[in-house]
Amino acid sequence: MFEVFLAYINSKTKITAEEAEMIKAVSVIKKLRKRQYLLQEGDVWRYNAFVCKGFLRAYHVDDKGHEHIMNFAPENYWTGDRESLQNETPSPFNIDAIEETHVLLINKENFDDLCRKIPAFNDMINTILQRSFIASQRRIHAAISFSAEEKYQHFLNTFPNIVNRIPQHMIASYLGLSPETLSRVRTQAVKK
Amino acid sequence: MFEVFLAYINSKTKITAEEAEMIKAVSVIKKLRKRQYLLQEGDVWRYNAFVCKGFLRAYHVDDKGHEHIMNFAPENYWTGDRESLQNETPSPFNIDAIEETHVLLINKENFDDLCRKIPAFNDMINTILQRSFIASQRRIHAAISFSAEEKYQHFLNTFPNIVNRIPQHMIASYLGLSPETLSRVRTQAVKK
DNA sequence: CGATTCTTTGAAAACAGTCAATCTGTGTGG
DNA sequence: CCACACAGATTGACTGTTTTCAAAGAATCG
Repeated sequence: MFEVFLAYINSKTKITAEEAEMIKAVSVIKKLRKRQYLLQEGDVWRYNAFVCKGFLRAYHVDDKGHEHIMNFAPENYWTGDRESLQNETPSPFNIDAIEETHVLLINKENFDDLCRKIPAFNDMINTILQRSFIASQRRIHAAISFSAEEKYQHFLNTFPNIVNRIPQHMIASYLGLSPETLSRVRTQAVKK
Repeated sequence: MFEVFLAYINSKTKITAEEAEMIKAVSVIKKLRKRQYLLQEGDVWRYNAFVCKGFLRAYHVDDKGHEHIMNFAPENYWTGDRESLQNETPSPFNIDAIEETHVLLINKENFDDLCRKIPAFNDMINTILQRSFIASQRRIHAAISFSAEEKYQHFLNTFPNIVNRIPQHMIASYLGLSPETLSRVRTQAVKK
């Protein structure tokens, strides 16, 4: 499974075989069955996590027991809770597997070490952070500007490739809609 | 006005007098009157902008003419459109002054140069990016999870110091609510 | 003071959420 | 292999929230 991560890195930047070994030395593969947790609310998140295979979701459960999905993470995506990692505070989020999943974990100390010792790796991580930020800006825009139907259309355009791997009620949760509303939005859209 | 920026940098990291000079050499101060634009929709955004004094807002105007505020930027905040800056694409956003404002601008080439030549500056910028990302995650959470009233309360908690400098209809726009709804939410909250 | 911007209020309509029931497909254990 | 359980999707009726439109009050600024 490390090869998937290596291929990802090579698609973004160039590192030496030696550097690849350094990364491999601190990488841990964790396998998750469907519905298994990677992070549970209340725990401190201590890793950087790269999804090699499968599908994860990060979400919060509110007082009423409703789930609100913060992120989806299929292969070649990162997941975790940056705030908990940074401040070493208990996370309000859960992360679990939608499909059987293989994640690559690197703990904080080792990860920061890699960033310090491998400039190309550091640059790659910063570029990813930059991109993530831009993506989150787009999502904010959608969340405050769009109607239910527009949100769904925007989601389809943004993630055309993974839509069929996600149960609809989770898409609804990601968009801040009830599952029933999303269902109705879809049937109305078909009529047009 | 450069001193404000220098004080900001010194509060985050340590740089030499020489490095401070390098930064000063590429900094341009721009003064904006109330309602004056810093960026207009359709233009490419080419700077990093630090607010020394005053108050800016970044927003999008949709087909119906409704404004949706992406960000507020008072003193010691950054503003701009990262996506436009990164990809050199026309920005869908406008940025204008809510109050008379002094912004410090550094164009992309010079800024990247500073990041390369001054490691402490580069680290500072990455830390800020990290923080911005965390803040945007929180905002996404609020946008998809909260009711109108909760959104307003959350806003008050997050920005207690600047609330009274922003017209209410702009807060509504930032939260994805109509001005009328926010007005009603407020009067109801007073009753409790 | 007059003009403009901002906020509030009211009534109606549109929109989205809730609850409950039904329908569908999938997979598991007997 | 079938029956059953279970997760997911849909539908209907209802409730509640939010928007829209229009108008009237504040507040601010030149």
